[in-house]
Amino acid sequence: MTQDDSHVGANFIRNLIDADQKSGKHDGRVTTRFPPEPNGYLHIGHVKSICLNFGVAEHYNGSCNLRFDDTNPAKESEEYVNAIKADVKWLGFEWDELRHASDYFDQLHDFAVDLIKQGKAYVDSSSAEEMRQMRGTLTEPGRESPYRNRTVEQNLELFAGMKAGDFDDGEHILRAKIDMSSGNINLRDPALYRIRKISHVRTGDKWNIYPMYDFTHCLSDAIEDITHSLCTLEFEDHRPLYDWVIDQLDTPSHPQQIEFARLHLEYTMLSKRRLIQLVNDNLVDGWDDPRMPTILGLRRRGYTPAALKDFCERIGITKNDSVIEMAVLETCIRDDLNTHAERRLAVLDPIKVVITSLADDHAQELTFKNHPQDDSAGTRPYTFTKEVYIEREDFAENPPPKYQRLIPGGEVRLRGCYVIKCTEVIKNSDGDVIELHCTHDPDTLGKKPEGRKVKGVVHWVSAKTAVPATVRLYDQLFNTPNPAAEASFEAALSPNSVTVLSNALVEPSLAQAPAETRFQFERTGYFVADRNEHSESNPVFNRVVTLRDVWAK
RNA sequence: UGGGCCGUCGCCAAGCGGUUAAGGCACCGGGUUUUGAUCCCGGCAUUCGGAGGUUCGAAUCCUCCCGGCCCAGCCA
Repeated sequence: MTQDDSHVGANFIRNLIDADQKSGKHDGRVTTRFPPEPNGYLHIGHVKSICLNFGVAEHYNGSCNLRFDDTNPAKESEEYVNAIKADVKWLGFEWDELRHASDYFDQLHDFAVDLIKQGKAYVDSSSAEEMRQMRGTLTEPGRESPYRNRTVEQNLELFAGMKAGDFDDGEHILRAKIDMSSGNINLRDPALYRIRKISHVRTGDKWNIYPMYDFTHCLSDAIEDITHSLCTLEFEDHRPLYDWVIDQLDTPSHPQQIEFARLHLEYTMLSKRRLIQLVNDNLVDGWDDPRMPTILGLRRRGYTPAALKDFCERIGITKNDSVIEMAVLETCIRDDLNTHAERRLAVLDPIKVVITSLADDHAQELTFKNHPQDDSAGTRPYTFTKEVYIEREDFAENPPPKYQRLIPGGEVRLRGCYVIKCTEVIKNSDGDVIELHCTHDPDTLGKKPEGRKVKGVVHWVSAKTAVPATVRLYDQLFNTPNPAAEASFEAALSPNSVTVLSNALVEPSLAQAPAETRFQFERTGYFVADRNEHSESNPVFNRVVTLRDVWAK
């Protein structure tokens, strides 16, 4: 491919920036920021925003800051700050500068005083309830507060009192003086500063007042010289306010706010509130539960940064309120792991097979390729012995139509080994199959059998060398494409979102693998050694995703 | 019924007045294969929410209509 690939990853925002570049706006500089509020863990919706912001900066050789929007000390904590930093790093992005909205509290305060002096902000002493009453409705204009025409001096004095801690929470509030009859409710004298007598993670007890988002975000962007402030669609209505604030004040720059659609993914839930509920109500095992759509959960599930970035690339950036099918995400991780994960053999639900044609002490060293298409992945030794285990579902006494596996009297190939024939089915007193007796065809190692076709291939482990392991199979957390639309989201929880197999048998190299190593267990799916629980003495694997399975359909 | 935004294949998404309306996912064939995987090859919108209009020419411009999303926190 020698062609121009500047169009890949193109979207309406990039088109817009291209136009800016052409017109020389910002002198061609591009600076973005990813601005999470540290009040929860990041999820795949944030990944979209992270990839966009860092991706755009990278594309134009610009920079991207990580900025914590920490203006509400009641909800924020250091725990979240650290988790967010770790998540962004894990995704492979490096921020240009690490900032906090709280870094600007002094400047923000001065800007507020400036606004008051200009007669464009006033202290309102109405209660929250009164303010709500006077705000009007979607179809009726609001009414002006009786405090709206306080003098500059009164406002300055009151605001200073708020700052000094002379008043209690809710007694006064600083509001912008814009237009109580605006069709855009955000312009009906929005709150700028509220009294909150609680300490802040970073500024401690210095402040008794904290700035609101609408006042903070635009000014923080301006202070950091952000060129393109990318945010989600629900802030479209706030853009006139974003511009208003900056227009009234003497700021270093006037960034452009551009909105794009949030991510919606089928069979999951990306609302922070709901996610917190899942954790708090113990409906999942914490923020890093492999079923969670959090970055931590996806990571523990076995997703890779590359797959998540590929996903963001594939879904695009638009203003369409779209819903992505899970298949897209799954395809991304399969693609990545198909090319990068080594193959291994693991029997999840074992049934014993005795090769009666072999000597009791038979131990034959075979060599298996670690990757069928990539020789650089090397090989590993594999031992064939008289007793092996195969998957219980790879044997059927009464096979369904087109079944290609082992049946009584039938033949199947042991992966990388010989073709075996089932000669006897051993059952217990309940009639359950507990063991199979087979003979092997010594002429089929690395060769097709003569005079007949054996289509089935099954994976196996040697009874002598296999290691017991715990394997967890995951499925969608919810049983409906749009759980958020359900009356009770607990009712939408799938009862079978996790299956723990504690009798699995895996090849020895798997137990020795470091945590977070990903493999393809041939024929069963992609798995990852659990980040928290896996060890050589207690191997634990999570299924990332199944293999594509045409037959299952 | 106020304000803002969105509607191109089952799901995403290019397209920006002249293209046979990209591409991906999904799906449906067929080939290779010691993973029912991978890989390969082929199929998959005479039509762009609808109706009018402008134009030699419209998914792209205009008008009206229909459908969907967001906004009434001293949250972000």
